[in-house]
Amino acid sequence: MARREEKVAEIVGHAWELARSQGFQGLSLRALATRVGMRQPSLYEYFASKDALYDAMFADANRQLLARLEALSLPADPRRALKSFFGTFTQFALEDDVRGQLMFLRPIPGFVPTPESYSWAQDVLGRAVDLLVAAGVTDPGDIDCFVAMVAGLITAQSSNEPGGDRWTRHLDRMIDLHLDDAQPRSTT
Amino acid sequence: MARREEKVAEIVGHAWELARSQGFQGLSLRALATRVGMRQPSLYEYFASKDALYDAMFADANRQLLARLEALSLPADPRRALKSFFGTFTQFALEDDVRGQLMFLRPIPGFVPTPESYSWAQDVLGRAVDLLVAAGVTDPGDIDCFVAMVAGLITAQSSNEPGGDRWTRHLDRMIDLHLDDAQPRSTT
DNA sequence: GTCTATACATCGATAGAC
DNA sequence: GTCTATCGATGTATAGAC
Repeated sequence: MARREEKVAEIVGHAWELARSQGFQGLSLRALATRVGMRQPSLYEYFASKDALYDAMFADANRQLLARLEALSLPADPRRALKSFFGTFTQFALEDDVRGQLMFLRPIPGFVPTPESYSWAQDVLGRAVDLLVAAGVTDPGDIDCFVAMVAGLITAQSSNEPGGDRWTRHLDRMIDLHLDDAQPRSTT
Repeated sequence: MARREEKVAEIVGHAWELARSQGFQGLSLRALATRVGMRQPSLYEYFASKDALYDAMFADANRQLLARLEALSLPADPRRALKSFFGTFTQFALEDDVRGQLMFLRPIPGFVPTPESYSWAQDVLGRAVDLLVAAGVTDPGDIDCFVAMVAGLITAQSSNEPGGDRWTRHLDRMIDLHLDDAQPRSTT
């Protein structure tokens, strides 16, 4: 019976709406229950704790991102593929503030994703690493720097000028910069 | 009479200790008052609200950083000066988790520094920009990318491997990469 | 300037009837 | 599975005696 899963998905959807309008701070079980149309204790029928709700949201966000990335038809050229992949990644991270925060920062004190939920995030990272290797970035240090660079642009954009492109417009140029830098060392 | 300032500084010091051991979440006025040796309502003699306490901590952290940076005797060579400056900056940001979070992230929902406190942070950024310009990085976009790169390394290090150097060890190399990239365009 | 006492709100979570 | 009722804790902030 999928009735339960549907209800869980519905609750998570309302939780996102609430978090978007009030922040994670305003995401109380009472407010959530009211929005869903039930009483606060009834939520415990679907989530054993508030952290379990957060965990479901975290997994949901990462599944969304994975679906978005899998829907891409990547160019054969590794460099263009990387730009498409991380361009989509960046757009996804920035188009929804609270979702991006939950995925990439730690906006909720004390909450740590379960390994099950975190595996979705690792899946995304794995695809990124595959593309980087295909583009000639094989050194682990170079991969770390590349990922940190993208995260740096996203974080700066999100916290200083949400909705703008002051930082993200440099993404392709920064990708080229990192690829050119890593290339000589990998092709020996 | 500086009695009052001394007491304020003492309270802020205890607040840092408490935040370090319990996180910002555990920084309650009750716990802080207990640690200081007074009752919770007495704190209102020194801070009009809890946000005022946060603001004092924010200003304190930025003043600490500014003092650390001003104590540096920077090399004459702009490139070496940049590495010294941002190396110190990075070390400062990472040597105290909660302090770095308060300065560079938004760990406290709803708290926004007052303009007076924020001016200290702008002072730090101003010095960084001066050094970048002296090193030939004059394009605002290049400056944005450079700052985002440093922040990206710090954030990755802090959130994935606090205490280590998996990301920060690439700082000098990344600085060279960005400087070499910006140079041709600035010297025409 | 520090205290006691307390107001007042909000929260997550549980017990138990239905 | 949903409800009412409530527990127990925490939080900021204020009133007023001393």
